[in-house]
Amino acid sequence: MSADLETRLRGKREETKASNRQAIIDAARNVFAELGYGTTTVRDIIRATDLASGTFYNYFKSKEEVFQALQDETALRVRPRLRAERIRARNFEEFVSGSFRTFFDFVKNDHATFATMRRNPDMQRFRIDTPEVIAGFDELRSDLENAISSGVVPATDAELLMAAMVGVAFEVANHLVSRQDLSADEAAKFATALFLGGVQALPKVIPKKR
Amino acid sequence: MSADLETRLRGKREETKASNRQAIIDAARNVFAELGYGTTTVRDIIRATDLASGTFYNYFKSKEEVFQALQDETALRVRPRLRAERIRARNFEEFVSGSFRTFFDFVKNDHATFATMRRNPDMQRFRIDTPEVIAGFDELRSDLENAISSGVVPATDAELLMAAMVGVAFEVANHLVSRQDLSADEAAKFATALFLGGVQALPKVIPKKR
DNA sequence: GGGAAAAGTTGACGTTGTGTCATTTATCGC
DNA sequence: GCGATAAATGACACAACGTCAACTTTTCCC
Repeated sequence: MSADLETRLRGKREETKASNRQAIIDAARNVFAELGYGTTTVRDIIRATDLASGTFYNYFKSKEEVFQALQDETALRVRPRLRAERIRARNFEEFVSGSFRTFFDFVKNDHATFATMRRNPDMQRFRIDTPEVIAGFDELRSDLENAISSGVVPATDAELLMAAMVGVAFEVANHLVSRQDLSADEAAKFATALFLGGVQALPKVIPKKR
Repeated sequence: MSADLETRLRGKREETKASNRQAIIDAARNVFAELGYGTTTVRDIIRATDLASGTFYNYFKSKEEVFQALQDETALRVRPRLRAERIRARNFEEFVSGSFRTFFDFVKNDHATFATMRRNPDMQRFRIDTPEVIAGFDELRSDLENAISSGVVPATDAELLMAAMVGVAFEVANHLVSRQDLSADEAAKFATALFLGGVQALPKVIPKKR
C-alpha cells in the first residue's frame, strides 16, 4: 500500500512527523469550529488527537500558530486559482472580474472554512495575514505592475491599487458570508464595475427593504 | 475646583467609578503599547493603576473588553468628523473625497493610536469592530441610501457600496501607516478617483523603484 | 541482525495568570 | 450620626501553560 511506499521513500520518521502535524491541524480545525477559537486551549486540541500534550510543542509554539497553519492551508488553495485567472486574462476587465469572481466563489462555496468563522463571535470579521497570504498580495501587486508596464492599466500606484482590490474583496466577502441573498456573481459584478468605471458604472438595483 | 462640582452633582460614587474606569483604560493603552497586546496580562494592566486586582473585574470582563473600550474611544473621535463631512457634501464627489480625506488624515495624524499598532507584530493589520464602529458603518450605509434616493448616486446595493468604501479605507490606511512616502492627501485622491471613475480615472504616477 | 546513537514521545510538574468571594472600607439616604 | 448599600481588596482555588527527564522508536553502521 501507498503508506509503505512513502515510508520506504521518506523514512518512517519523516512519515509520522508529517502525519502528526496534519493530525494536529485537523483536530484544531474541528475543535475551533466546535468551541470557537477564543475558548479552545492547546489541551483541547491535543486531546482530539492520540498524542500527548508535550508533543504539541514539537510542532507548534501555540494555538495561534496552528491557526496560522490552517489559514495558510486555505490560502494555498485559493492563491493558484487567482494566479491562473489573472494569467488567463487578456485585458484588464478580465483581470479584475476573474479575480473577484474566483475569490467570491471560493468564499461562498468553501463551507468548511467559513462555517468556523460564523460560529466565532469573537472574530466576526475575517481577515487573514499569513506568509502565504502576504505572498498572494505581492503576486497581485507584481501582476498589476506588469499590467501597468504593458499599458493595460494607466500608470498609477500599483500598491494602492492592490490594496484597494484586497480591501474590497475581503470586505465584500464578509457580507457574502452573512447575507444569503447575495450571490458570488452579484458581488463580482459589483466589484468589477466599481473598478472599471466607478460609481456611475455600478449595476442598477431595485432598492430593497432591509 | 471642578472635581468638587462634579462630585456635588453626580455623587462621589459615580465620580470614582468613572475615574477608575478611565484609569484602567489609560493604563491599558500604555501597557499595550509597551508590552504588546498579546503578552500583556490583566495583572499588568491593574498593576499600572493604584487599584487591586479584583477591582479590574468590576469594570471589565477581560483584557479583550478593555481593548474594545480603547477602540471605541478612537472610533468616537472619528465618527462625528466623518458624519459632518458627509453632511457638508453638496455632491457625491465631495461625499467621497471628504470621507476618505478625513479618515486618512486621522490615521496619519493620530500617532498615539497607531503607534501601538505598529509595535504589535501580532496584529499588524488594523481592523476594528466594536459597537461604535458598527454604528459608524450603519450611518455610512444610511447616508448612501439617502444619496441614492435623492439621485446623487445611481441606484445600487448601498450595503455593497458601503462595504467597498470601508474596505478601501481600512486597507489603504494600513499602507498609510507603514509607508512614510505616502501622504493622506495622495491616498484620498487615489481612493476618490477610484470610486468616481474607476481605474481609468486614477491619478497618474511615475512608477517608483521599490 | 544487532547494538549504539539520534530523534521523537510522554505525562508529571512547577509556574503563571485567571476569576471569585468573603471581608473590609467608603458612601449614601435619612 | 447610623444603618444600609455599594464598591474595593487581595488571598485562594483552579485552569492552562510550557518544560524536561525518562522512556520508546527509528536510523545508522558494522
